[in-house]
Amino acid sequence: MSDKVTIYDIAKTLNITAATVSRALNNNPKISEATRLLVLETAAKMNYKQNKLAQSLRSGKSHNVGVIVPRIDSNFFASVIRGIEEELRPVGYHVIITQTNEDEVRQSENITALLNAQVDGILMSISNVSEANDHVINNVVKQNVPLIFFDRKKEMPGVSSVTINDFEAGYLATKNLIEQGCKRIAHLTGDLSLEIFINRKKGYQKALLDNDLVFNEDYVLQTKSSVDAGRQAVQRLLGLNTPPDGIFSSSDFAALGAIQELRERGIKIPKDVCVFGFGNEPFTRFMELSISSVDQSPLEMGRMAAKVFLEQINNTSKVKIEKKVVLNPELQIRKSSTRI
Amino acid sequence: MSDKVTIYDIAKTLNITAATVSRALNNNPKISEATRLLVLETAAKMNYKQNKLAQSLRSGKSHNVGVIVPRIDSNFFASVIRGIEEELRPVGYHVIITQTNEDEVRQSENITALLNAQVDGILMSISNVSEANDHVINNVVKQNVPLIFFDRKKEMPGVSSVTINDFEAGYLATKNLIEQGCKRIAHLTGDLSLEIFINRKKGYQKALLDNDLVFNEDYVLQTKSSVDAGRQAVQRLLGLNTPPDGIFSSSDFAALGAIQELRERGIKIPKDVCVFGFGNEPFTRFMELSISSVDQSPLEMGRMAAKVFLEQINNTSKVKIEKKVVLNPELQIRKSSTRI
DNA sequence: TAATTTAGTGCAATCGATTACTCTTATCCT
DNA sequence: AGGATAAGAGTAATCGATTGCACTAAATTA
Repeated sequence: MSDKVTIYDIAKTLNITAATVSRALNNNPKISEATRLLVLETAAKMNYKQNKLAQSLRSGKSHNVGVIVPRIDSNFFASVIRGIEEELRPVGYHVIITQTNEDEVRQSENITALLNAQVDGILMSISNVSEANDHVINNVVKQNVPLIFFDRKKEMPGVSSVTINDFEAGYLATKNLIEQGCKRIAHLTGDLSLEIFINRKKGYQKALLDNDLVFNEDYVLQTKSSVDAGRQAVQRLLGLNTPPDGIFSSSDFAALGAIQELRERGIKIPKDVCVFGFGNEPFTRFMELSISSVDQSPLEMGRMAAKVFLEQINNTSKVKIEKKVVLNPELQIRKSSTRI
Repeated sequence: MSDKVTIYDIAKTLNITAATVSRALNNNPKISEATRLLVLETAAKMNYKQNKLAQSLRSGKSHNVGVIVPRIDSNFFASVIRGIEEELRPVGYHVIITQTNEDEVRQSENITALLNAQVDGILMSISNVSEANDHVINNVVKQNVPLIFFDRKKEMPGVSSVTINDFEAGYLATKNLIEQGCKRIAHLTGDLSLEIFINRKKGYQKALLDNDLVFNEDYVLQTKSSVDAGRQAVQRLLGLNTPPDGIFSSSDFAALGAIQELRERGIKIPKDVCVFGFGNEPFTRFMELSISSVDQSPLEMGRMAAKVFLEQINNTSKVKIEKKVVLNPELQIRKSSTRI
């Protein structure tokens, strides 16, 4: 009695065919009301559960989407996923999550595995841009599986994306530091093969330019998104002849490390050095010396990505939709960059 | 050329049958080496992708597991999920995540949807214990779908679980406060229909008892896991005739709120009041006044839950495994509870 | 009343992969 | 050389749900 009940079992019980049962369960108008009710009742009585796998095989739709992120245990990605799940669950989609750990091999494997699993779409934040990956990603497009990038994207024909305006974010954060009187602003950047970091840096540079500040290559350090990396970056910056008086970090964790290192050396924040982070991690708000940061509205980003996916799915025309949604970053200006 | 290639297509190309192709792809020894290689080569050339749905339908194994959590955008749950994914990906399982938002209706819906999707197992942290839910959860067991609780469990026959020793955690945290000289220790608890909160509270009580401190009902406040709730709790505690000199909170967020409220009122931490949190959220470590907290090793918990699931799956004997894994909590003693 | 429509079901193929069973050949042994 | 065995491949059923087409009987129309 525990073993799976199928429409055939119901059919046998009622002495009708599975076709009729299927139609009844799907409210097909060709079925008499009496039969329909009888089937529904019997199905409930027998504890019938629809086998989605069979349905998926037949329809070619798995009602699953794959999500690929570098890692899920980061506030940003977890929030994006939350947004995706909340948007897709009500319309009957399940969310499969996979992590790459920034490893391009795992990224390829994940994509392939998701395609094999017949997901109806892939939402991903790219980890790595390499030839091998390009090939696999192109496979997705070739197989007509909707692909949506969020946050970390890659310019590709036929692929939609949801990002924030990283250029603007970099520009505004830097401008904020300038307005606080910073003249020598350093920038902790990330993996420059990724558009987000390129754009944040460009915004930073443009803000300097617009305010007649010189751009100094020595002030730009490639830094991992970790507290330690932030500390090390500051160590290097303090070794320069003219150390910076402002830091725009493209990672909150690096910003935190920077702050810790600066304070340990007796440098006052924001008096001597102002710091601006990126990502609006929860701790930036919680610190006694709260850290200014750029909010990327991850929840909204996830929701948007899901919506774009649904649009693609429901797009009946032959013309492929290629939508580029750009969300506005929001500055959270806090103590670490507020001198007045 | 973009459309799905099946084994029938390969078969037609090579003028053999699909059965042979299938055997060749599965390294069935009954196939000649020559044919095998030919098939493999052709499959690669035609960009063949195995349709897991079809395979799943036939085998009755979806190679998907469902994970149900209250919400994914919490460091704890995200880390658990990370652990689950890392353990299951290498063995070919996909992880479907769903959230309940602590809503019992959504919880039931999610369970049902996952069962319909034919998941091979469900790993969940229970949100709510009610009659309706009991019924649905029992369904899982009845259908012989391995069910593993993590963190928030419910005692049920035939169901495995991975938790930390919450009693011990509550005991040790409270003991730490006592050792720091606290005599009047308050406890911010959670939803007392959940075992975790009951056990933490019991540990707290036992520690008081063992150290000849009186248990005062007024010192126990049911508090949501949020900064605001923590603040409110402190407001109420300070209204008592003899306010506490120590707080053991079963939530880091509430602990943070408590600290903020106390400090705003000029109460010194840890001098006047010591505070101990629960969960080891990242910010507890990052604060200048770092917050003592109980670490639940979420990554390990996720890994363990996944391992227990795999054991169940691979258990060929008819005897059901019912495994209760209890991890040891680890105190992270920090400034908020260190007077010396 | 005869012809035609319609409501309600059944039949059987399909989605793609797997596998127990059957059937050819080729090889082996005495 | 004749029969036994094995190697390699084909046939067809199966997993569960869906759906175009066919069919029957009742209802409608002329």
